[in-house]
Amino acid sequence: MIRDEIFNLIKKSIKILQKEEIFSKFGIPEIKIKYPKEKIHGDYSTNIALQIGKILKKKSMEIAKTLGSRLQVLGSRFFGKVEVAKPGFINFFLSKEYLQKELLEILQSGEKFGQLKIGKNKKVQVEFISANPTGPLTVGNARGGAFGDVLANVLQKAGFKAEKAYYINDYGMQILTLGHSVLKDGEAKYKGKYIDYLNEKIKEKDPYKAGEKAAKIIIDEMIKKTADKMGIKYDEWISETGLHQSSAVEEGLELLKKKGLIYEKEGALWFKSSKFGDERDRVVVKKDGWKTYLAGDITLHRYKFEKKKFDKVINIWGADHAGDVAGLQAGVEAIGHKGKLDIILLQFVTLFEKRKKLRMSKRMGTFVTMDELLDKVGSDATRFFFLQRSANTHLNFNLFLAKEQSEKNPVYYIQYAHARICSILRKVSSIKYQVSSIKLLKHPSELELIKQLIRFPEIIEDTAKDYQVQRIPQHAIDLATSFHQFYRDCRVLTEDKELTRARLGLILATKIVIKNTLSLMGISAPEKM
RNA sequence: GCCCCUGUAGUUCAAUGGAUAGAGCAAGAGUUUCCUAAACUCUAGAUAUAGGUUCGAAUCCUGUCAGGGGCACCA
Repeated sequence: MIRDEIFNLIKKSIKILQKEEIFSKFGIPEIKIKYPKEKIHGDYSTNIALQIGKILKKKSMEIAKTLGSRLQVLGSRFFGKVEVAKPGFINFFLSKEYLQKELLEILQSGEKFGQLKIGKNKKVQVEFISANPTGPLTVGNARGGAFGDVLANVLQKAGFKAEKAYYINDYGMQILTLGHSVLKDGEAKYKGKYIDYLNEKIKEKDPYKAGEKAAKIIIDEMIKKTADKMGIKYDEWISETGLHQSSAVEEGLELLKKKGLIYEKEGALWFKSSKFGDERDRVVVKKDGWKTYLAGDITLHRYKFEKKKFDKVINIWGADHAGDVAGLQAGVEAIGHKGKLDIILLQFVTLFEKRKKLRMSKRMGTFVTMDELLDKVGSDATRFFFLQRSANTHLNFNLFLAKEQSEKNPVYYIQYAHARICSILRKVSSIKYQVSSIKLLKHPSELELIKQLIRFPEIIEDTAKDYQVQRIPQHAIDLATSFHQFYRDCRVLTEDKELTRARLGLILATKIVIKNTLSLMGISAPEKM
C-alpha cells in the first residue's frame, strides 16, 4: 500500500536528517497521512512538519521544505512531485508510472486484491443482532445485522479468522412472559399475529415450557429466515439455556467465588464488579435461585475465549444496553481476559410514520418488522442504507418514504457502474487487455480512477482497526463516481487497438474492486440493470 | 438527580485536530448521430448556543438549550 510506503519514507527521511544533524534529536511524533479534500493538495498529505515545528520551536514551513525535498528524492519511484504548502503541509502527487504499475498489480491479484494480512490469522468473533426470541426481528435489528455482518467480512478481508454469532436469550423472565402471552392468560404481555399463531400451535400448559417452545419456533421459523433473507450466514447460534443446562454457568460462578469476587446480600449472590471500575456491584444469582443475564453472559465469554480460543470478541449492542457494558467488561476482566472484548453500541433507529415519532415496542405492537422492510425495499438497499450511518448516529427512519427513497438509494449508482462495465466487456470477448499497453493510460480521469482503486486496501485496513464501517459505502460511492466520470471522458472501445486494450485493463480492474467492495457489504453485483 | 450518545444545507447523512466543511434526495438550469441517461455538468444552500485550549476546532474542555437511550434480584 502506497500509504505505508509514504509512512516509511517519512520516518526514514527524518532519521537521516537527524543523523546529518540538519534536524536535532527528537522523538518522532505520530505520522498521519490523509487524503486531502482538494485535488490541488495532492493525493496524500501529511502534517508531520507542523508537528515537528512545534517540538523544535522552529518554522514549520522551513522543516516542510527540508523534509519535502528529501522525500522527493527518496520517493522518486512513487511521486510525480512533492509539494510544500502554506502552514507546513507536505503534499504527495503519485506519478502516472506508479499508478500504471499498481493497476497491473490489481489485475494480477484479481479477486484477492485487498486481502490483507494485518489480522495475522487471529480468531475474532462478531456477535450481532442477538435479539430476544420473543418476536420477529425489527427494523432496528436490520441495522445491527448490516453492521455486524459487514464488520466481520471486513475483518476477514483484513486477515483475521472472523466468525459470526447469534446469542439466543432463551432463558429467564422474558421466556416466562412469552409463555403467558402465548397462553393468553392474565399475565400475557406480547401481542400480534405471531402470538396468535403460536397460541394455536403450542399445546403446552406450563407457561415457562410454552415460552421455551415458542422461543424455539420464533428462532427457527422467523429469525433464522429473516437473517437468511438479508444474506447473513451465522457460524454459530448459541443458546443461553444450553449454557445453563451444562454446568458451565456453575463453573463460572465457582471461579469467581474462588477469587473472592462473590458475596451474599439480602438472599442474593453479588459479583464485585465495582472492583473493576463498574459503578456498582451486580447480582448474578437472584434470591429465587435463578441466575441473571450477566451470569450467563460472563459464562458465554469464558466459553468464547477459552473453549473457542477467540483472541478478540466484538459485540454489537443496541444503545439500550449501554448500562450493561461496565458489568460485562468487569466480568471479562475478572475471568482473566481483560482487553479482549470490544462492545460497539448502535444508537437507536427512530421510526417515523408521516410526521409522528413511534416508539418501537414489541409489547405495544408498534414495530415494523425487518421482513416487511426487506420485502418492500430489498436486501441490497436496506444494507446500504444502514451501512452509510456511523454507529453513533441516531437515525431516523420513515417507512412511509422508505420505498420512494430506496429507489434513489446510492447502492444502485454503484451497481450501475458494475453493470456498465459488464456491458462493455460483453462486446469484446475476443480482445484482451495487454500489459504493454497500460502505459497509454494518462488521461486525468483514468489516473483518478486508478487512485480510487488503490485506496481499497487502505479502506479495509482503517475499517478493520476502528470499526467505522460507513467508510466502505463511502469509498464505493467515490469509486463509482470516478468510474462514471471516466466513462464520460474516455471511450473504451475505439479504433485505436492499443488504447482499447489499455482501457479494457482499467475497467477490468475497476470491476474487480467494485465487485469486491459490494461483496464485502453483502450486496449483489448485477451484470445487467 | 447521575451516566452514555447526538445536535452540520429544506431533508437524510459524511468529514483519523488541518487547507475552500463533502455526498444523496428535494429545488433550479443544461448534456445523448458514439461502449446502458439508474449517467454527466452547472447553480443555490449548513457546523444549536456562549466561552475556552491551539499556529489551526464541526471535531478537544466548560456552561446553556434541545433530542434519543440508560440508571432492576428484566434480558
